[in-house]
Amino acid sequence: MKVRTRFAPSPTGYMHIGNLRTALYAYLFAKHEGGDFILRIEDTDRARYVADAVEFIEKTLAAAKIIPDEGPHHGGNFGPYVQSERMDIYKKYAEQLVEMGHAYREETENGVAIRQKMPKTGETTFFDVLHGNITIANAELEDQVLLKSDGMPTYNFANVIDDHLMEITHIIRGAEFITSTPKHVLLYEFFGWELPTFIHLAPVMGKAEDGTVSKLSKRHGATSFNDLVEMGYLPEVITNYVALLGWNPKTNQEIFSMQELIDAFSLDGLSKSPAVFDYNKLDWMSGEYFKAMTDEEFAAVADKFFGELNANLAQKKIYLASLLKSRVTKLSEIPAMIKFLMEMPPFDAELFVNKRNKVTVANSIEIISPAIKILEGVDDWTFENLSEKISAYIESSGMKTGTIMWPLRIALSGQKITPGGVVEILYLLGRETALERLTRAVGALQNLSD
RNA sequence: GGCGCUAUCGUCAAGUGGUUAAGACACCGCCCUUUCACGGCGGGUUCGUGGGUUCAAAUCCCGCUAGCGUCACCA
Repeated sequence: MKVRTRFAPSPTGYMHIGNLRTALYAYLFAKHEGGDFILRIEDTDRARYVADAVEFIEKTLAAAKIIPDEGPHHGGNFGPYVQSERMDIYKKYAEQLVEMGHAYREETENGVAIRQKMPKTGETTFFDVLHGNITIANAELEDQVLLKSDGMPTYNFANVIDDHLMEITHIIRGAEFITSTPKHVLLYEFFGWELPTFIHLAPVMGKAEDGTVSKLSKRHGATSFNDLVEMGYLPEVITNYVALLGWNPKTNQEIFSMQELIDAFSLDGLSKSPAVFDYNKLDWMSGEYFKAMTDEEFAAVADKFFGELNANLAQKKIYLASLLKSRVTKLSEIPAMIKFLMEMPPFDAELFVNKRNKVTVANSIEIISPAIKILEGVDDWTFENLSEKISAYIESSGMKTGTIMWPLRIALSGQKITPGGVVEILYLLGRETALERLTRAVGALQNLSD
């Protein structure tokens, strides 16, 4: 039988990382098995409906490269794929249950609801791939509502009807559904339907500043796929990282393309215990992706984080990208990293003083001044020429490289840390700006010592 | 509270009766170095707890504890 899995979100306009992971695993499993992945919208709660949420979900899945074979806008022979468009189907089955004596009508002030009649004794057992057999006493089960008084089905009813009708073979969903699964199983039994295979995933947790761990939520920072994209993590990094949060390939490989994930995915690599979302590891992985990119590729994804570049920098984008790509863990760090190129930070004499490199305010002047003379002689402002002149200067000065470079970097950038060394910054700034900054620094230092 | 699920370094985790208990991130130290980064080397009382079973337990069983989930006309 062909494997068919589904992702069945409610249209809330928000794609939580945990939901994304559930969708990913359902997709990976289906694709690994050569099966189908179905997107179904569970919009039976009219109070929670969010406009355009379906499009939002579809866009998010597309960005994550999780591509449904069937869905509201993906075609398929088992539609409609939106539950609010299937009301007559649920009504039919609910009434069938009433006739069979497994459900009953209930009059309320808002109308008529239909409730499932639970056995009072005995227990219900179902098999879960991760957890094995799970048994719950029927006495724990309430007579749950199947059809609400507004005619809409509840989740517990609709998902059973749809999973059966859509021929879903493997139900991959969050562990929060474990205790309601016996109700579903009873429904399958009432109808005489074959049971699908259940796989209940452990939740994704977040760690708060006080060290406590709880289900990933807003207080842990970004919690949705889209938040992370906005922070400058590549969609493929997010899926790669999330795939490994609760699943392991049994090898030491950590960087996976979507195709590699599909090839490697297996249910027995899934963890039963909750996993804590770790930004450190995400950052590391993100950096690995950037380092693996060409300068051009990095420049393309980084482009919108460059902001308004002046004419000089705009033509050096690729070069700038080459310096940045090995130092960035998420693209949103870029503006702060390159700001000094556009605008010199306020003068701070303290920065010139560096014990390790034996640099003081006084010798800074003596180091920078000759450099200005030398650089003024460079007409063809290329990286090679600049590198050659600076090297020659260091050699003739008899001083250590660090001693020369330190004050130059501070004078050029106003900061201790820069993307790239002095020569790189010299080149990026361009002749005019570089000389102007050096000259101005010497002036400021002299004022200080006078 | 009842019921259910879970429990290996700070985090992700391998491990399925006999291992020096992998690997990765993070952290710390050292080296390299033109800062940062990169790279290299090294480091850390890790199997929640108490009982069993066994020649032998991180691995199997039971209790306890803790965390999480669930008890809706939400999904």
